[in-house]
Amino acid sequence: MSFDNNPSTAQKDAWKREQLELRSKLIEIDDLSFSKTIIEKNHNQEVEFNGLKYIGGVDISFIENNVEDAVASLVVLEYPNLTVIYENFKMVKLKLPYIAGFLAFREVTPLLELLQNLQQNNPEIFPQVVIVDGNGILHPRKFGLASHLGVLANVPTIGVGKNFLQIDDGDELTMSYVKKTVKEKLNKGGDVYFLRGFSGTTYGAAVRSLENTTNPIYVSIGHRISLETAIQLVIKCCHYRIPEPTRQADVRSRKFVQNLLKYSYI
DNA sequence: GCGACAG
DNA sequence: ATCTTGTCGC
Repeated sequence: MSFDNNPSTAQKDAWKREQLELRSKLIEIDDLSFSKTIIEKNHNQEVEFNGLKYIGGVDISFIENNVEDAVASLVVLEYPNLTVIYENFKMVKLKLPYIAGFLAFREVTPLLELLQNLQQNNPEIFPQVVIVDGNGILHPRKFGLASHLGVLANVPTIGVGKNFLQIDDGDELTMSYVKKTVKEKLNKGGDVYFLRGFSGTTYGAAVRSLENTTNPIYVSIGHRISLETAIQLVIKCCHYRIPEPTRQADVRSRKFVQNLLKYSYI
C-alpha cells in the first residue's frame, strides 16, 4: 500500500502555519531540571552537569520495501554512565511520505505517544532531556522535529542531525559552503562550528563528536535548552559519532524490525 | 529545466 | 530511512 497522494501546496501551507504557530511556544534558553557548572581545570574549562540522571533518545526505523510500516522507539539512559535502563517500541502506520522541512508531520505522533506512555506508567524515570534524531531550529522555519516534539511534550529536547539541511539565509548556510568550512575548521574532537545566517540567526552548530571522526553531527536547540548547553551535553554523550541516546534508540529499533521480519509478523 | 532533499 | 563484507587501524 502507498500514500494517497503527495501533499498539495495548500497542505504544505497549512503545515507551515502550524509550525509557525507552535514555534511561538518555543523556549530557546535553559529551562531544565538540572544545572550546568563550568569547572576551571588548570588551563581549560570543563563542563559538569549536576542533578542530571535520565536522558532520553528517540528514533524511527523503517522496513525495506515497505512505505507504511515502521517502528518508533524511546530509550532512557542513565547519566553519566550512559547505560540503557528503559526501552519501548511502537509499531507505526505512516500516513505521509518524507518531505524535507515537514518531517515532524510524519514522525512526531508516535514519538509523542511513547513519551506520554512513559510519563504515565513510569514517571520516576521520565527523561530530563530528550535527544532527537533530526533537527530542532536548524530548519527553514526554525521548527524541526526536535522542536516540534519538545513543544508538544513540553520536555527539553536537542536536535541532532547526521546530515546538514540547507537554510535560505545567506551564502554561509549553503550545502557547499558548510561542507567546505566544516572540513577546514573542525580539526579535533569537540570542535564546534556555529551555523550563522546572513540575518544573524544562529541555527545550530556542526560538531566533531570524536577525535577520530571527520564527519560532523549537526546540533540544534530543540526546546527548553540553550545551544551551548545542548552542544556540551551532546559531546558528553558521544561514545561514537552519534550520541548514545539516539544511537541506542536506532540500534534497538532496527533489531526490533529485524525480529518482525524474522518471525514473519509483517 | 535545475537544484535541494533532517529522516 | 534501507542495502552490507571485509578491511584498515588503534
